[in-house]
Amino acid sequence: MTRSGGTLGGMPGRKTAETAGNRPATISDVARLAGVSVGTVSKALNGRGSLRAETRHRVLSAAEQLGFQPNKAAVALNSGRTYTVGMITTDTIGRFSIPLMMGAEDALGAGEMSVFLCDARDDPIREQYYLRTLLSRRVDGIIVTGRRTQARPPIGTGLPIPVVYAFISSTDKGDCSVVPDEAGGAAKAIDHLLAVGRRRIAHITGPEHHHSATVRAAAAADRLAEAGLGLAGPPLFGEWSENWGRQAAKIVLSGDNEIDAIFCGSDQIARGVADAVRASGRRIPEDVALVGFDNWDVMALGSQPPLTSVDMDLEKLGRTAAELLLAAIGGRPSPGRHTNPCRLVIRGSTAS
Amino acid sequence: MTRSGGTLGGMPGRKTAETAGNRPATISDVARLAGVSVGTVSKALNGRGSLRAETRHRVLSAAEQLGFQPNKAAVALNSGRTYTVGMITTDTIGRFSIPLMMGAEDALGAGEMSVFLCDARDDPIREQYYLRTLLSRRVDGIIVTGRRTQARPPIGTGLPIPVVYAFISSTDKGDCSVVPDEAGGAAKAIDHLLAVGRRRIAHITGPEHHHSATVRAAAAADRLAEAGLGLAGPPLFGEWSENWGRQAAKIVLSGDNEIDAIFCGSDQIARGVADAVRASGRRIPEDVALVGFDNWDVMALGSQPPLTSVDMDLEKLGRTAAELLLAAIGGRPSPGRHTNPCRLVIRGSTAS
DNA sequence: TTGAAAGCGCTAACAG
DNA sequence: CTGTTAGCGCTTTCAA
Repeated sequence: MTRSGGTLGGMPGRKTAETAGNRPATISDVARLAGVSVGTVSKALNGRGSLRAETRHRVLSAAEQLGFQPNKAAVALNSGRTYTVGMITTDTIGRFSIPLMMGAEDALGAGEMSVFLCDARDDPIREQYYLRTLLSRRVDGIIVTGRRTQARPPIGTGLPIPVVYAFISSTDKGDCSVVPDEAGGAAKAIDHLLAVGRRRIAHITGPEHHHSATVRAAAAADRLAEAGLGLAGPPLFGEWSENWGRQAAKIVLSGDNEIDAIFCGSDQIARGVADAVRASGRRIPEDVALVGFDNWDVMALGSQPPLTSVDMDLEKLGRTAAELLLAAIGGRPSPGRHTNPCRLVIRGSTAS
Repeated sequence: MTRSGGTLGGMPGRKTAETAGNRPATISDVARLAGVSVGTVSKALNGRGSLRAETRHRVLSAAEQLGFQPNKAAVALNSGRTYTVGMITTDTIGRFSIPLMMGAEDALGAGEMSVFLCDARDDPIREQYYLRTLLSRRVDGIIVTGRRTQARPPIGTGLPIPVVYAFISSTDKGDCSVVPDEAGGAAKAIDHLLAVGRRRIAHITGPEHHHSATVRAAAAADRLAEAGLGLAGPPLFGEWSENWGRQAAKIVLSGDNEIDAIFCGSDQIARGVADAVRASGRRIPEDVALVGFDNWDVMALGSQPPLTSVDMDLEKLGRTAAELLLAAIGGRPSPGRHTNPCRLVIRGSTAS
């Protein structure tokens, strides 16, 4: 017992050497135990300066013995760096945010960065509240994500730290955004359907006011036009639901022109379409080939047959965003819009 | 220009008064501008001590003008409190962790707490790495979540800060855990099926080695026994997939005893079951009533008809965990296992 | 009512 | 090679 225990409450329990359940060891505890000064401890622990091997070793084992963990708040205070970033999901954490966050968290964790999670729930007030909090905590940078790809106003202007937008993008062209190449993904879907011999391709998708729906629909039509063809009928805009997929499929199938493929704006829609197609007595993919979008495993694999789908590679996108943020924090910003390619994952709904 | 700008790089852009894009304002900047001492600023900003109204006002407007945000690292350093908690998802962030995290984040945000996100991905090494990081950052407490309800070894012993387990629980009875009452949920499902007149009830669920599967199966059997009945055949253990649901349903339907209801261990399984039941020419719920578990919107609502399902109220569970953690941080710990009731959500698969 | 000064835990100069 | 000292930004006595 070299230290007086203080009066912080005496919970017994298992302890790591001197570090009882109460106060975490500080650098001067280590110094005292090793019989050196705090400066020496700092050098030993950070490998700075030049010390006798014996001293260094003595310090290290003292630190070990006390279970010493440097207080990051103190480090932050005089380095000006917190090794912390904020991640704001502007709309609720959901199916799209998760892989993004996981990718980002992964890349940042490797860079010794900790991540503050902020769920703004589509509320601009909450968003600004979180922004202030993060600035107050002096995070080194911020990642902004959302569930829609549509550009949004910047979360702040003239901020003292870099910001990277992931999946969503900023309306300010100078801001750094990482977005999926949805148009390219739609083109890949069409190319694939053409490659497996389909010519009468319909498109069923989400609401017309939804950015992704219009982008994907336009890209599909363009790609077909480049091939000297056109969509079999105008795109059917509706909801992002299985139910709409079922309804829309009925409409498409009852049309006079016999279609041989349907490209859907989402896997949920595609799944509804699949059910309706099968109910109509047609076979997938023999009579009607089907391509979805999102490659949402539970939908794509639960479907019968499993769905060919466009994967936006959200985890990679999150990782990229994190890397760009780290670079920007390091003084190497990459302003502007960065596009990530989509992958086409081929499964039973198009493979004959 | 009362301050020399420093040499931190002269990005122009919009600024908040003096606070150019570079160094955030400190308390002494405010003091200088207001013509008072830093101590006075501190008091004015925190409403401590007694100041002349005029002085207080002058300080406040100076702070406002500079866009001053107190540096939390400095506050943490001499208060010993960081107003920060860590949230460790032991297995990958997924369908179960999200509502938990959202609930917790919500409750904590209201308490002015920021949340560190740590995804340990089922890797004990990563888990310990994150634990050390969090301790080094001097978080005030930790929430541990996971995708399984089974008890797990404590994440650490003799930790200097409180830990609350959410959804999963700790094998140490003294640790604070918040778990859903899965058995109670299963009982509610059975009660409901009995109430709508079903007597020959089968059970299809996930792997036998999965804690939730066995708990729910046992509770269902118990409840039926209490009603003087039994399950129509032994529980069918398999996978948590639609595919297994389809297979198992075929087995159940081909049996000699005509069943009139199936209680499923998950909505995914229930959905597969629904497809197979309909394919067999039977009607839901007229011939066979169906209850799922999890109330996973996309599965329960995508099913035809929509599924009656047991909801574990994960968001509430996360919120409760956060509240218990806040209490523990405040010196009012609630050791032991806390159980949260499940709700039964009735939909078309049982409502005739 | 206000100011001066000490100190939270750590790092980085500068002496010795 | 090691110790001393001055801060980082803020709060909190204690004097004035």
